[in-house]
Amino acid sequence: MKKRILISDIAKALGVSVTTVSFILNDKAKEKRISESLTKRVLDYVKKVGYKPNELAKSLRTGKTKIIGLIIEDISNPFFGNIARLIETKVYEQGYRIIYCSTNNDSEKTKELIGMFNDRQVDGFIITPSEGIEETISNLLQSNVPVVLFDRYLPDVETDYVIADNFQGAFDATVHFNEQGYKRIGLVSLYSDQTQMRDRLDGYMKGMDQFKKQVYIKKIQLDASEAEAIDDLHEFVVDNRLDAVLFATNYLAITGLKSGKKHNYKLPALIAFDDHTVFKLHEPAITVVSQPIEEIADHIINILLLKLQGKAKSIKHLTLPCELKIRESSILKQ
Amino acid sequence: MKKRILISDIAKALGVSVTTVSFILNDKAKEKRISESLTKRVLDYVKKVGYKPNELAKSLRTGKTKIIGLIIEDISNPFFGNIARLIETKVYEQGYRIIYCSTNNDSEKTKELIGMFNDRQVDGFIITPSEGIEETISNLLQSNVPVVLFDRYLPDVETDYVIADNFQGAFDATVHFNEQGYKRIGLVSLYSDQTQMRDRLDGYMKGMDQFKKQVYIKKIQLDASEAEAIDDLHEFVVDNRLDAVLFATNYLAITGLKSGKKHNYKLPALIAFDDHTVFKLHEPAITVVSQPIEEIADHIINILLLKLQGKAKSIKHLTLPCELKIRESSILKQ
DNA sequence: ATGAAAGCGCTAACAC
DNA sequence: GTGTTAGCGCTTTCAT
Repeated sequence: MKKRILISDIAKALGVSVTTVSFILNDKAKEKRISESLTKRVLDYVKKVGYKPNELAKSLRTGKTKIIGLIIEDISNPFFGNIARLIETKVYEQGYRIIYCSTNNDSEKTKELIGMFNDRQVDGFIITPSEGIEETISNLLQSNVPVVLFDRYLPDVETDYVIADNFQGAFDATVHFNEQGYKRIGLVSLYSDQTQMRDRLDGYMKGMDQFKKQVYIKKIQLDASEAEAIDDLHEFVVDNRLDAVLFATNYLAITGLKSGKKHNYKLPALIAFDDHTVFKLHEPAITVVSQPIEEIADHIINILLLKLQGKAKSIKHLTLPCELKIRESSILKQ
Repeated sequence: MKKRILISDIAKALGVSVTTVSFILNDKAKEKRISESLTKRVLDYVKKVGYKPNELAKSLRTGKTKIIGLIIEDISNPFFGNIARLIETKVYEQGYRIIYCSTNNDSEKTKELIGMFNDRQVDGFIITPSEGIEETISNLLQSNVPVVLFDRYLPDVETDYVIADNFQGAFDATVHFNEQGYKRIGLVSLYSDQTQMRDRLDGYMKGMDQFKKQVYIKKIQLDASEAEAIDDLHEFVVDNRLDAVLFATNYLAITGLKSGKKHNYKLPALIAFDDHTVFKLHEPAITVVSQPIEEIADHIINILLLKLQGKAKSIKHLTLPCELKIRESSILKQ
């Protein structure tokens, strides 16, 4: 059981005061005009004995933890996983650390997680908001805690957010289907009023309207079992004799693929929102509406860091363009 | 800017001392024989004003953070992601929280993360050790910090671990290939001395020896680019005219599938270690050696909780059986 | 049964 | 330039 070395131990050993050591350790040696020789002596000693400050005590004193709470829908979804990874590395360079948790889009769990992170005094939040947490977020903002939302936003809460242009993404996909000559084009989405879902729906509608086509829309319950969803999708495609389907999320599309496999029917042309390994490997490879993950992560961090430094002048609403990555699944075979 | 309410505010408002409030809040009312009426009065008031203790101060005082550090190879790999999720929920019920980070099997990063978590005073660690961190782990153990390793272990460090029976898993897969009548069965693994890789290799060897078959082994560099690996695998399969391949990890198998797609050659029969959505959806569906994820998570937590409570009597080495989930990719077509 | 006060390890205002 | 010390919010010993 190695005993942890304290700042007072260092002060004692070197015959100086804790203040001096503290100043030196916090890069205030210059500012406080502490002699270079002493500075060096302290730093050398610190390195030699491997002193590590107690971050808890530091945080308690300064009120800053240098930790950012990342609250996302589902860490095992590669879309979120990748953004989390990017955020983690970028923020690391700035001396911040990330703690993250998945909400599974459950608003109770989200509220609880926000509360828990707040208890742990995180310096700021990055959140994919689930529905019904407007008040929780407002409280955060009132307490002056920096918050950046992403992937979706809360129309009734005035806060910064970074999202993809979901409307345009869905619109482009729908137009692409139409241009390929598909006749009966459906959309699979969720029973959810979240903005990203609403915008994707709107984009699809607009695209269909433009070609004066009838829309076919299937919404899945957020809490439906996968087995149910698989059967529902089969029915949706077959009953409506669809020749093309746009899926509003990557996991819906995966469910669609499973449905094809289970019920052994010929899948229509497909486009999915958000890329996934499965889509690249699938035979045929699946066309996707891909969000600019790296840019999203960059913007989230930039905004948050500004807020953490108190330098944010105004509230930022960023909408970044999506890219339609055309692969085999949406090309009409003659 | 809502002001945070403190324990002293409560004491003042109710005309009692902070000690009393603290006792009540920490479920010591009975023990300290505080009157039921007062207890109730305090609890009601606490609820009314929504008091939340400052966890930092608490931790500083008690030396316990109720946080467990989970350090795993790659959070975006569903095998690890799922275990993380299970551990998170199970530990949550016990009042512990998890903070996690990915090492990407980089030993420097692992060491740094362990150090960082230690600075933040996590109460215990759950780690998939990368190579070369024996000393770091030993230091942890010397400082009496509870540590449980999983997925692999460090032969030179005497600590608890929970792993799958990798030898048996690989052996069963190899036997299955042989029984199906495959002639030229290869193994794709990594240049890594980690125990799980070594055991899978041994299991394959043993299985091949039993049938007196020649082994074909391809090892990929840990840091090889995916593009290189794709080409290497193509070469390996084609040059050796393999009709069956066992992949030592799920991502190696995915690379194998990509290789088939890129080079457009007929894939041999396949078995992968650790399941993945891709494998279920693939045409043909891919046979896997599946680890008992839930049991692994359970055992990790049980051991860790015992250690956290100081009740661990002895060091536990647990090896749980793998299951061969036979799907289409390993069935010999006549 | 309840309260006063020390102290966890650190930072920083203030004193010299 | 450097040291003394209060205090961040909490738990817990000791006293009453």
